[in-house]
Amino acid sequence: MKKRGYVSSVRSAAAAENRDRVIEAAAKLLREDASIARFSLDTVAKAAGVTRLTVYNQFGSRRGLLEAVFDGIARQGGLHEIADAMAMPDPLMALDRVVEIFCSFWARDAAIGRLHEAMATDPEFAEALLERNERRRKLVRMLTERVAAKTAARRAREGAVDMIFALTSYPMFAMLNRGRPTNEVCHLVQTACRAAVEPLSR
Amino acid sequence: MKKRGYVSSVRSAAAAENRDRVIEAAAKLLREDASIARFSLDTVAKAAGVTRLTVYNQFGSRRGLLEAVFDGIARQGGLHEIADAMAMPDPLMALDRVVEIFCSFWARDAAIGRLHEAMATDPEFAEALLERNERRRKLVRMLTERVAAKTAARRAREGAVDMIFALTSYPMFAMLNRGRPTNEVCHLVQTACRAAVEPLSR
DNA sequence: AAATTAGATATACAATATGTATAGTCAATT
DNA sequence: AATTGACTATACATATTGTATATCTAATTT
Repeated sequence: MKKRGYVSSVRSAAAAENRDRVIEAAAKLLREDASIARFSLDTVAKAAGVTRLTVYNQFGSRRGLLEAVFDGIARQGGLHEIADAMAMPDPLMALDRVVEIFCSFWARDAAIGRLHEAMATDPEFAEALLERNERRRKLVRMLTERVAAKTAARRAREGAVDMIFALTSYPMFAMLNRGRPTNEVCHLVQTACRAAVEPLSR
Repeated sequence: MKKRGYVSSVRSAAAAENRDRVIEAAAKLLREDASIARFSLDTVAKAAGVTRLTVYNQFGSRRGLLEAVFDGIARQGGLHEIADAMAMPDPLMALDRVVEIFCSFWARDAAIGRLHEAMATDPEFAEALLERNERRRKLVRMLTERVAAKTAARRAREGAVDMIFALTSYPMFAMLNRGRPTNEVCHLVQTACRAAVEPLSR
C-alpha cells in the first residue's frame, strides 16, 4: 500500500498545458462578458474542453481559478517596468511614469474589470487581490516621501499617499475610462497625482 | 366572477408597515454584514418576520428589494441640502459644500457599501444605481461651468467634470475611508476637487 | 349576515451554482 | 506487470433565486 510516487515531465507538462488552457478559457470568458454574473466553472470547463472536476483538481475552487487568472494577467502585464521608473532621478517624473504603467496595466485586459467585480461576492478573493495591491501602495509611499519636504506633516503625507493610491487604483481607472482613451485617462490621473503631492513639496 | 375591488386604508397601511419592516431588516443585515455575499432573501424574510414570498409580493425580486433599500437610505440621507449649496454665490465654496454633503451621505449607512457590491452580480441593479448617480454628475457639471473661464477648452472641462464625478463617488470615498474619519476624507476630496478645477479658472 | 377581496402564508417545484465523494479510465512510470 | 497521476463519469448535498397553486384571515362590500 505504499506510495512509491514518481515525477513525470511528460505528465506534468500535459497537466500544465491543460491548466493554461483553463486559465486562458476563463480569461477569455471574463473578457467577453460585460459582467461577472454569468461566469461559472461549468462554462469555463466546457470552453476549455475539460470537466468541471478538472478545474477543481487544478485550482481547488472558483476563487483559486480567479486568482490564477489574475496572476496570469499580472505576469505578462508590463509591471516589470516599474523598477526602471522608480530609478528615475526626478520623483515627479517617476510618479508620472508609474501612473502610466498602471493605467496601461488596468487597460490591458478587460478581464481585470470582471475580477474586480468578483471581489464583491467573494471576500477572501477580495483580500487576495487587495494584498497584491499593497505593493502599489509601497511604491506610492516611496515616491511621496521622495517628494515631500521634511517640514511636511505626517498626516499630510499619509493623506497624499492614500489619495494617490486611490487615484491609481482600478476603480478610479474604470470610472474615468468610459468614453475616453487610455492615454487621456492617464493624463488626468497624472495631473491629479501631481496636485496631491504638490502641497508637500514646499 | 367580476372583481369589485376596494381600497382599504387599514390594509394598505398594514402592508406598508410590513414593507417598511422588510426594508429595515434588509438594511440592517446589509449594515451588519461585511459583505453582500451572505445576503439572501430568506434571511431578510426571517429577520422581518415574514415569508420569503411576501418579499416577492412587495418587491418583485431581489433587485427590487435592493433598490427599495437604497431609495430608503437616500430619502433620509441629507441630500436635500444640495439645493442650498448650489445657491451659494461662490462656486468653489459650493463645490466644497457639495463634496461635504456627499461624503456625509456615503458615510451615513454602511449598507450603501454592500449595495455597491451588489452592482457586480446584478447588472440591471448596477444600471439603476448608476442612473441615480447621474444627478450628481449634472451638479458637478454645473459647478465646473461656473468656475471655468470662457477660454477653457471643452476637453479640459469634460476631464474636470469626470474627475470630480469620480472623486465624489462612493468607491473613492470607500478607498479613502479606511482608518480615517469622515471629515478628513472630506477634506482630501475637497482639495483634490479644487485642484481639478483650478486650471480651468485662469 | 354572506360573499368577496387584499395581503400573507404553506408547500411544492424548477433552474443554477458551488463543492464533495466515489469509482473508473488511460497512458506514463517503476 | 503493477502502480501511479491526471482526468473522467456519475451522483449527491447544499444554497439561492424565482415561479406556481392552493389556503388562510381579516377587511370590505352588498
